[in-house]
Amino acid sequence: MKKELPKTYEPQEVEGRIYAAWEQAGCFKTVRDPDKKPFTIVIPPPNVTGQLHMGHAMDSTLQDTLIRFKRMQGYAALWVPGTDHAGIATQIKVEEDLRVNEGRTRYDLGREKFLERVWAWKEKYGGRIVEQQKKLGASCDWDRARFTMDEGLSAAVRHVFVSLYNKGLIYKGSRIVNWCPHCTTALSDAEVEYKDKPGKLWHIRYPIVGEADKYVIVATTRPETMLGDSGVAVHPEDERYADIVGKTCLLPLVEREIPIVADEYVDRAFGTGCVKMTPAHDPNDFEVGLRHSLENIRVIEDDGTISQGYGKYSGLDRYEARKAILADLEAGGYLVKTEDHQHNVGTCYRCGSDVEPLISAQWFVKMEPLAREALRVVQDGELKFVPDRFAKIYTNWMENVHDWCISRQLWWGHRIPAWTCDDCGQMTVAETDPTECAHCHSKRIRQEEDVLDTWFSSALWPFSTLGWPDENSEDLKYFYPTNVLVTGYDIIFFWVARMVFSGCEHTGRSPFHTVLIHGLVRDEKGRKMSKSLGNGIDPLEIIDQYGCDALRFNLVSGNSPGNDMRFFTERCEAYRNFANKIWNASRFLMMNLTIDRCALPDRLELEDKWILSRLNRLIAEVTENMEKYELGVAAAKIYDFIWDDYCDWYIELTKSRLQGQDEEAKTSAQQVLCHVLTQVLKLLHPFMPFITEEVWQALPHGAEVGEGTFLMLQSWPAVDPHLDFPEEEKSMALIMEAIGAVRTRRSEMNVPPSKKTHLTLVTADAPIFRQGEAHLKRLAYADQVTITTDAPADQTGMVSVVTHAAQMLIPLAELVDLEQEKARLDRELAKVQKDLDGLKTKLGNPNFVEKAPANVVQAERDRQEKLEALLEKLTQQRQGM
RNA sequence: GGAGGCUUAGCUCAGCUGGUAGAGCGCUCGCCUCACACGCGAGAGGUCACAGAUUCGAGUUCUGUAGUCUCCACCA
Repeated sequence: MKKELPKTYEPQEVEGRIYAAWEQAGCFKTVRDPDKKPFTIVIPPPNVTGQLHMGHAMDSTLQDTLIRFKRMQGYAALWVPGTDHAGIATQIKVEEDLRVNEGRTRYDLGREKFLERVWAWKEKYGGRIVEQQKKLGASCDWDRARFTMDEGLSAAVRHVFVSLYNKGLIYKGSRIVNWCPHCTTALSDAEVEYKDKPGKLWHIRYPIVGEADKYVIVATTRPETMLGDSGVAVHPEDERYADIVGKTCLLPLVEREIPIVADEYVDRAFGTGCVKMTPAHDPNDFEVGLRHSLENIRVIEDDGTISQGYGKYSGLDRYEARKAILADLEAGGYLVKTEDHQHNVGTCYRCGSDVEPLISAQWFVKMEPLAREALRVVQDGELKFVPDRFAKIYTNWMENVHDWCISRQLWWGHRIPAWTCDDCGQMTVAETDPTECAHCHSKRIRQEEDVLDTWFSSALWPFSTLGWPDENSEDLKYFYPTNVLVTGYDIIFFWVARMVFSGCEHTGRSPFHTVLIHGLVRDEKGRKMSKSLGNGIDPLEIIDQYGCDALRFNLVSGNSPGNDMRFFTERCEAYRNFANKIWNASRFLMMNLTIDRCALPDRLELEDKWILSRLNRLIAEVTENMEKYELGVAAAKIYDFIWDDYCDWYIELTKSRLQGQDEEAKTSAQQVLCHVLTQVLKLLHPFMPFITEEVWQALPHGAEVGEGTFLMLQSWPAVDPHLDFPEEEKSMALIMEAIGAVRTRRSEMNVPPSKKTHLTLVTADAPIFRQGEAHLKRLAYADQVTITTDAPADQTGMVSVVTHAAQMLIPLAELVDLEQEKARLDRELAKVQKDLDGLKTKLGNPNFVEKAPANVVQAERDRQEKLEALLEKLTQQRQGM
């Protein structure tokens, strides 16, 4: 049974082998089992051609940790993987590739050829991210991997579109939308990022018609839009302008007569109190325009250039046109004043270009009816956010949501299933491609050119991946609704909110009951990791260097739900060391192992009961933390137990038995060591799947575990009520305290461990300390231990160390400076006295004794007793000097 | 303008339902002790941003202040 293992754990050698073994054995397959409860997580599908970054690594690690935990708990734990077609992002990449390598645009190829290119691109890069997820140890059921443009998922999209259209919840209309001139597509509100940019506020004079030398001055940040002005607005109660309301003014350069209207939208205090109205290029102006029947004059084209019909400005880019117009206004004497002005500009979340609001015919989802149910499920507690505060953010958004613009002027995506009839002009919307108009049966029908917003399909992800809309899908019946959704707070609006109202609307239920929100992974300076900054840390490189387990542990520990974390590579080093620690602990066990079955012995020693009792508590606490999604807390507890309790103490405590002559004691030590390690490996497995599996495979198991099985399929440890030993824990604490006191004293005197001394221990609890005699000998560096209830009369040549339960004498007095020793004792006495005084005051307070819980009061009394005992011993010692 | 987070040891952060402040890294001292120097033992270092309130008792609850970050809305 003895095995030779390398001194240092080599994750690079282990991880690939273990993952392959899991895969080969079918460990990732999740089957519907009527005897089990399902537990389902759907992965936030990464962009199909994307690369794994640290954000994915954290997201995936959290999900994998949960799913492994639940799997071990006996659930049919399903983690559905997959990828998103990522409309704009992917199309931009392929277009860029086309431009760089062939100098062509998508229009050169045409829609059909271009889409062939995108599919080819997807085939080429689509598998990359899946392979990278496997490197993270992800235990997804890969056979169920889905892609948002799969046949089934596309059918779900069509079904939803038709259903919402028929309910009147999808409509097409000319509205002012956010337009990206670079991507040449409409964007939803969520896709616009507002950024503060320095700008100018230009004051421009508009002459009033028919009144020589009279004029209004308007203030604008966007002078180029004046070409599309169709009015000027003032506040109805603004006395300065009361006389000109109803008159018209002459738009400079364009020479168009436009009305002056009064509208409450205008803020009298801002600028001059006069606002130029450009309904076709400003959402607020659009609203005012509706109220006053102002003309919508579109002057900026889809590509951001000025429309035809505006002379020399036509064809110019909007910012070039701005310069030209300002120059002409100045020359014409219309420009009154230029001020600096901090301006909040909407930008495209994909390419960063300034968004151009413009009127355009687009498709929308009517949100108000859908939002109602999405709000209710949160209010009624059917959907919970962890942490709770994100429910407010969600609710606030949902309450103020505008209609969702779902059409995109792209080619890559789900094409809108709507056909316009050339004859009757009516719309046919259908799940299967129609051959004729549903209204007049004309064959002359044309499909919409636009595709749907990427998020339209991801909104269906939790149920479309499980077979919906086929209501008879067994997977759907068994695994839906899913349990937890794990994602970053940055896509609550894009994705989570839309999944919720979609789930409610189409399946009648919230698609999950819990949303676990995590933060962003930032660099060590707290900056967002990004390509443009070049500060991204590649998770794969970290895995190569420190191992996947170390990376995973770094990502889940030391951070709490919803909060951003900074990524420090050094912490991976720390957790690599932790993996190595586990490796060496088990290596130690292997080297000492003579048993071939792991079961607890009948007779347990004091230290055995101590570690088993502590293990019991660890199991209880970790399980509770995991259930409450406190993964970081759970991880820290396991780390502390393994390193401090198991390695630093328990292994050391068993050494005298392992190396002794008593065969029974030797065997029982092995059994307990093995049992505890096995249990704790299970607790750690969800966090560090590879090393735990590797070590577990090498350990002997109980009879119930057959060959060819895996740790990842073992059951989660349960608390064993027979293994609670509070008395033994207390006894061990006394012994450990004594050991610590001796060590501290020796360390202060610079006595090396190699110098063994005779240790005399004086105590009223001699029976307890006798049980720990071997431990005292080994760990307090004694060559001989004498335990007695009576202090020796002659203590010359002795250094005395006291704890509240014992006095220890070590013959090292020659190393001690008596005066220093006195001073040290005085300091210690003062400290103990102070603590005791504080405690006496507290216990002397009748309010405390009466109102505090009994156990708290008792704990303080115990503490007082201990301190008094300690004080007495210290005082005696001081007096003897 | 509105909402929220953060402010705890030199650095980065944990700290659940209130009951004597913790980790990792860093630092100091001593050790290559037969699992591990990716290690062992010992230690230094916090009036838990500030001011009030509740309580027998507050890092932990409430109110306010300051600094900082983020999200939402958006005034041309």
